[in-house]
Amino acid sequence: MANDLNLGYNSRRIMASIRASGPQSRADLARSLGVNPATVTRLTTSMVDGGLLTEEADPRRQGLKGYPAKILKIESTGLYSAGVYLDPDRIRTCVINATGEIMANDELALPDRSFKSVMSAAATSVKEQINDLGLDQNRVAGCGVSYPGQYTEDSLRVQRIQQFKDWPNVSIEQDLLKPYFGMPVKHTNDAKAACLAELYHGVCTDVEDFCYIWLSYGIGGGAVVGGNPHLGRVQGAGEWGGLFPKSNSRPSGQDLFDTLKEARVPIDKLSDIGLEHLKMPIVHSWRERAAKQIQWLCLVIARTFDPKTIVIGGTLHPQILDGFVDHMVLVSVLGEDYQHSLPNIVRASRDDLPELGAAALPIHDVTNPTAYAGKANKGW
Amino acid sequence: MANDLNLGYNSRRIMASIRASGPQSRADLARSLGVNPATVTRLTTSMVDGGLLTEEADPRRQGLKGYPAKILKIESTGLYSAGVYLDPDRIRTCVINATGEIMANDELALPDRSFKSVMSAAATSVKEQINDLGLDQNRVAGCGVSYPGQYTEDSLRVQRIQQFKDWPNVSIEQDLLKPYFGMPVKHTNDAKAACLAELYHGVCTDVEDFCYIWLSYGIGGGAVVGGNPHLGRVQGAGEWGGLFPKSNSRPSGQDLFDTLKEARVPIDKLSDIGLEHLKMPIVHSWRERAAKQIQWLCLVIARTFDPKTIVIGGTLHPQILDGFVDHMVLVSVLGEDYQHSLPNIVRASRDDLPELGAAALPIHDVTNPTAYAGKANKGW
DNA sequence: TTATTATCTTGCATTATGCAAATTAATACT
DNA sequence: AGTATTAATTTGCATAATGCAAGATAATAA
Repeated sequence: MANDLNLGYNSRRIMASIRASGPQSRADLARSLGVNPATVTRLTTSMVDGGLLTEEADPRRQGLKGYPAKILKIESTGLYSAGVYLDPDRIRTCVINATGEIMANDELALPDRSFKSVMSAAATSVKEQINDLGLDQNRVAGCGVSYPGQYTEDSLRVQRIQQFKDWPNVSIEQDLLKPYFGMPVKHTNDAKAACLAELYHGVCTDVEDFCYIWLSYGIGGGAVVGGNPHLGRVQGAGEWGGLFPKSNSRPSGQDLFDTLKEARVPIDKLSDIGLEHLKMPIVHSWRERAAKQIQWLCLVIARTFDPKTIVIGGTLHPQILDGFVDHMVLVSVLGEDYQHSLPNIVRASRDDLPELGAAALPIHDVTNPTAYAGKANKGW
Repeated sequence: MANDLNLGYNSRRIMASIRASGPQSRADLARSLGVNPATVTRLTTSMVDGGLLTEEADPRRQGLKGYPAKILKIESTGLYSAGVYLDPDRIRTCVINATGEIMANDELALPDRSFKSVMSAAATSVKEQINDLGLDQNRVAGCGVSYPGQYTEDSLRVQRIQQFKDWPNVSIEQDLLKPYFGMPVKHTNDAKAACLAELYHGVCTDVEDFCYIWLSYGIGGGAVVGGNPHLGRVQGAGEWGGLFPKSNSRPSGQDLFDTLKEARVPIDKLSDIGLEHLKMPIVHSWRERAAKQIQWLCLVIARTFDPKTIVIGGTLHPQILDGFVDHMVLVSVLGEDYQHSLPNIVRASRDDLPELGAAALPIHDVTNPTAYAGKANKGW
């Protein structure tokens, strides 16, 4: 249960700095974090001994004077985490290592829709993988669970997702999940999990402030402020979908699906959409219209969060998502009064695997400085 | 220059807790901050000795068993700060104490529009007030400067404000202001200053996440995330004005002003609008339309930041601002897909005095935990 | 071979904190 | 009135994280 692993504030800052800026020498860390080199030495030797970091020669410092720096990088085997994604009609699980590589994964059919069955199945799968990999349970930070869905206001329960229909007492405030998994469990929706995956293992590892636009059947998303997921009052931050009333056409997968259905195109689910559909005029015009809506959303995001980067991802066909990004780069202006250059608008590093983001949740908890619950000194 | 005042992390947490939750006993502080009572004792005696806090009997604990708690409150004379507001055609300055009371203020005509003249005049006024009040310079946290305007992207200079036209080299990254004031200087625009004033001395002292809608000639605003102003990539966070293209009608003072002008109502500036104008049909319909636009903006804010509170303030006529809040309470729904109760939508505590918010900037710097630059320990 | 340089490490002092016991000042009970 | 109970606060002592300064190390430069 990773109980041994209790990183102090500055150790977490070291982890975050290496994750964000890449492998660094102790001297670099001391300079960038503003702490004494001696402190970095002590903390990092601890972390190297603990298996969280490894040391290697610095290739960049060839031919320079002075003691050759040894650079520190994150040791992939130092920490593991499990992730569960409750897809609308199956369960996907995985185990990742500290560098975000997927060590094992699995896909299960839903046994039935009860909380108990779903969680038991997921937990069994996860425990099996941990066992098969022969992992020390102490190295497993925990398990993250993600699902498509938003939150109700009343005691912040999950709403609008099939599996959760009969979960009337699953308040996110209580911890009903831990008993199933026997390790710390965190959960969030698919969009916010995907967002976290980009922060930890994707295109935003070095970005303090970014927003994620998640396009699946619905429209979701998330925001990272100061290196931390910003959730909001009712976990509704970054739920951009609400900006496109459902009664109108909107840039969502469901909307595209409905459009195709109306044109009598024989598809059953979003993933049925293939290259042959993308060429159809009806899809073409849908994409053009949706791209303009995404452009407008980017303007809204720029005017509210003013992030450094906006990431576009989801389970829509990759070429459609690519097209949205291309459109943004092409228009090169967000709106008539927007005087700045565009924020960095990029494609997500991966569109599937919300379980990867789920797995990042426990790692965030044990390695992120802002998640540190301890105390501080110095400064009088 | 308040160089002595270097509060540690937990001392800052104590300041923040008292500011947010009001006067508290040491035991309460220990419980809510999760630190040992002994630690609170030591830190607070230090702070009481240093004049930052005072102790008094707790009236609420009458009749209860046990050692009677002494409650700690912020000592108004413990800390001072200066604020400057560069109104489009005058300079307003003030000195506030630790509880946000205005100890002195002044209003100057602009000598001329050069950077040097404006800053010299402002600094002289501020220094004079500090002198006249007989304040110990060590108790003055610094000086904050605010102004109506946004930022350019190129090296983050100030744009779109008369006084700044000839300030081509005033990058906010450099510190060109300190020499004039002889103390730490911070600056920001009027909207974000007003936002900070609400956090420190207004209606959001106990709100971690809120957004501010500032309605003056233009539309500005700000966002506080986790008790900290969120600025964004180009200081553009919360610049809602960009969501209402200037070519269309928009809920800004300039728009109302133009509307009245077009109807040949003889006014020269925003503050000329009085009760007699509010009754006019043309103003009535403007208000109705603008209220709907504000409602939409609140939906956008709810879907992006999902804050606990949205504050509406500015230099528009108070009754117009009141009307916007009333409208929101009345409609009791933000948009068709918004399933939650409204965030708390409230009027700003004061609409004038962006110099008050400016003055809060240096106080934030020396008392806020998140602004603490020191190191941390504990936790292995 | 020696000087220079930058990184890293070690010994020692300092500081912030936690823990546990002691102190204090109130009410409750007999 | 006197004792017990209670909760806040304080004090003594141990511990943990850090900074500082001096030293060790391993490279290049002269």
